[in-house]
Amino acid sequence: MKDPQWQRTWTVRDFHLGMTLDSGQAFRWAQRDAGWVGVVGGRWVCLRQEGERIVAKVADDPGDWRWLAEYLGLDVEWSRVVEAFPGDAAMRDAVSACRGLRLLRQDPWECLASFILSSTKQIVQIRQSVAQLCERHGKRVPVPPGEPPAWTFPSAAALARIPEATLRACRMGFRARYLSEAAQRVAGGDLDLGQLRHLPLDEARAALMGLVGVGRKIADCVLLFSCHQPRAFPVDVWVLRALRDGYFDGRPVAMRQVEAFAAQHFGPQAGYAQQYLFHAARARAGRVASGAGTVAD
DNA sequence: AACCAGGACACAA
DNA sequence: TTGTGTCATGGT
Repeated sequence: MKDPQWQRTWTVRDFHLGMTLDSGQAFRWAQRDAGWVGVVGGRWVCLRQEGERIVAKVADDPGDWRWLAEYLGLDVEWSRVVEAFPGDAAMRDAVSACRGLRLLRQDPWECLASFILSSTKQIVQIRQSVAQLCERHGKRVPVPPGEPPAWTFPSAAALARIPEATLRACRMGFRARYLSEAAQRVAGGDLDLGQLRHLPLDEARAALMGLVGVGRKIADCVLLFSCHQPRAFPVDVWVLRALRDGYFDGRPVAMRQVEAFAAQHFGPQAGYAQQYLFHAARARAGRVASGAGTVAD
């Protein structure tokens, strides 16, 4: 039934697959009995965790699997990341609540487009909008027999050709213009997303913020989740609350003030720290489907 | 049924 | 520089 050639197992430590895939950094993973199903690098993938092992199945020749190891960040040592965190109480609480939470290394265009769609939307709704965009404008990818169909995330070139009104129909409202213009600038070579990882953080951030509809928060999401910028620190309402409660004694704080504090307090792994604070805050509020999978440690 | 969401922007003071 | 209204939509 299963071709072992198209299956691969890695041994991991401190890796919580379910929490990672469902933590609001990527929007295409669906949990099924067999595991988490998504599309990475144009391939259908099913991931599941069994203790200290992650098992991946694909529907087509996977080549050397490096594309998936890179996506999952399997080369990252969690203990090294956590060592770099400040030792304050809020940070310790977040780490113990989110053991095994990782950052993915996503495709920059998919990440940018997804977060353009994210503004003032709940994570559930972002997933729906992205799913519809892929279903209507992506390309079908091979899936194993009996599996529901799957699509690639539509390329910038593909989206640049689609009328704004057509995009708008994918539940994206006023964000359709932002997505359309970003697609045109990326497809036209005006903005080279692949180069952002080689620029200093502030320059890469400024380049992204040159896009209409991309401010500081969305820019930092893209930089952190897809451009290897570990100090990027996106501040949404959840992180704002977490910082206010954990570091400002619950007093209201301005966004500028929070950003300045974060830049000097959280160190070289600030982006990872941010993801822990974000997820812990959402978990406390009951916004996270807990119990998905187990932690390997 | 209000309320809110991994915001950004134009505009006012 | 900081504050407020607007955009659009559907889940909870």
